[in-house]
Amino acid sequence: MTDKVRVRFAPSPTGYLHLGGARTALFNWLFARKHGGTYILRIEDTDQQRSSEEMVRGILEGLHWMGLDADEGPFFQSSFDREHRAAARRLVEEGKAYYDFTPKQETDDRDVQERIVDRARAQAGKEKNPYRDLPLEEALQRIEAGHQAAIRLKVPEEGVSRFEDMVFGLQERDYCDIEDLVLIRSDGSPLYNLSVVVDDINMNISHVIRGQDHLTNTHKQVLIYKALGAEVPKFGHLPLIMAPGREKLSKRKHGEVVSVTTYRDRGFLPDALVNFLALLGWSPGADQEIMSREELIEKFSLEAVNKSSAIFNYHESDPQNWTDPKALWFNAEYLRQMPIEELEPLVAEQLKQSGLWRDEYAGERRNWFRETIALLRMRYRTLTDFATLGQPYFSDEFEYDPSALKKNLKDARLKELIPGLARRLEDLEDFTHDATEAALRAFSEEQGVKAGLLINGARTALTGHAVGPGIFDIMVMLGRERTLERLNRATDLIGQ
RNA sequence: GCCGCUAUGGUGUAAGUGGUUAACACGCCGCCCUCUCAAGGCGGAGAGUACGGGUUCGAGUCCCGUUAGCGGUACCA
Repeated sequence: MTDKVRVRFAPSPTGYLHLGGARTALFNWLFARKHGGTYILRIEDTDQQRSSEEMVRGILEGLHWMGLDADEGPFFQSSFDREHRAAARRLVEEGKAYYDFTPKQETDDRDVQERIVDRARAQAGKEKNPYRDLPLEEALQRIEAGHQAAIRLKVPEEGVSRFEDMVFGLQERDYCDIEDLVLIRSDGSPLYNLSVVVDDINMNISHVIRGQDHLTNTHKQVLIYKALGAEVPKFGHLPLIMAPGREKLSKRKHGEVVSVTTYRDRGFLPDALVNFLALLGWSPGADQEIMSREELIEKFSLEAVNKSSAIFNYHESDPQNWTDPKALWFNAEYLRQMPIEELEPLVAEQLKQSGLWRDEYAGERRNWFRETIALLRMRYRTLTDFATLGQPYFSDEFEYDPSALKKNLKDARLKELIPGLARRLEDLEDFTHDATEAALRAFSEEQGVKAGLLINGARTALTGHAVGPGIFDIMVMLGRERTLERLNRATDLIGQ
């Protein structure tokens, strides 16, 4: 018995780490940090059929990327198999559980839900299990004789189960609504409810923070704790995260948009995702939304977690908003506000991945590299934008956006004006923001055209885009040589 | 079917123990800035708090019912 906070995140490796799991991990982590406790990772791999090592790796990777590495673990539930069986055996010996010789029901191919409903209807009269009161000696004889039996917990026949949930408050459930649950299958393998409880006891878990999908089954687990004579931990259940339309957010149906690794691969900053996730189902109660980890830790409390499920609002049909717009906003905000020195290596990594990196960006052109990042980040939302939208700034090879050409380089006058502008720029003494601006404006005045015609034309000629940073910033950034080269190169594109 | 949980604008959330025209953020629209796009500034539309009953001088806030969604109900986790 300790006062020390010990929490755990216990994913089952039957799929990748999804946003719901990530948030559960995050809340456990925040709670542990807040109370100076320990955050443990336990992989619940008892379903050997559906679990895979690859999934374990994915989960570990995702958690690491989010900065949620465990203080202890990862432990693997399957390695505690002996403890689980021993616990069940003890309960049988103490008369708190019993052998059930009822033959295992054939698993038919009907939908699980259907089967459950049918079974419930059939049991409406609910006689109690005939083996519940079979004397232990007799049961053991049968086992000896080679009969197979599952082990079920004896649930009290009357009364109500109660526990105080830190999020949902007082929970009550009649014992008569809980059937004697199976602890050990007739093949000897332990079942989930038993395994978690035994593990949580052995790991000295003080607070169980997990998804709301476990809320009603918690009564069963409390029963197991008590039967085992262990102290019951505190529980805090988290509202579920739903897909638009209030349907369950599932890996199967919603695909990669719910996978944490997708966010890493598509250029999210871990802190931004963490900040977004923290506010899904929790609020510090004030207006502040952008919060560092330290602030999150300081302000976090389970009691402030709300009870209704949150909708993760992504739009499948809109590639611009492939995930929740607010998540993208958070990311853009972090991109803009973070210290440039921290952003620099991340952008470098992006460029390396897409073959745009040059060693000089870390050497003689380091200042240039930083300034360029500073210029671009104001209008980007993800790290990957630096390698896609940013290509013209880091490489001489880039594509001209057809609609940009049409919009900014269709005026035939530009055929003369752009090369003319190039000549003016060539003659400049200093190739600075102000000097290039003065030159361009003087030139446009002389030619009797609006500066905007030259400016927008130049932007498309220089970057292939219709939108982007201020034109004189672009020129200075590219430098005189490349500016002239690109302006001249673009003349062929004018007209059409 | 049975048991349980939840219900504030499109989305995420606020609104200590019931007390003024329900607040903030994202998104959307408009204006300003301006060479475009962002960023920034300003403004706007959008909920009368799922619905119906109560209790109360007064309810988003308490009670009951209904509905909907979700969860559980399995020798799944």
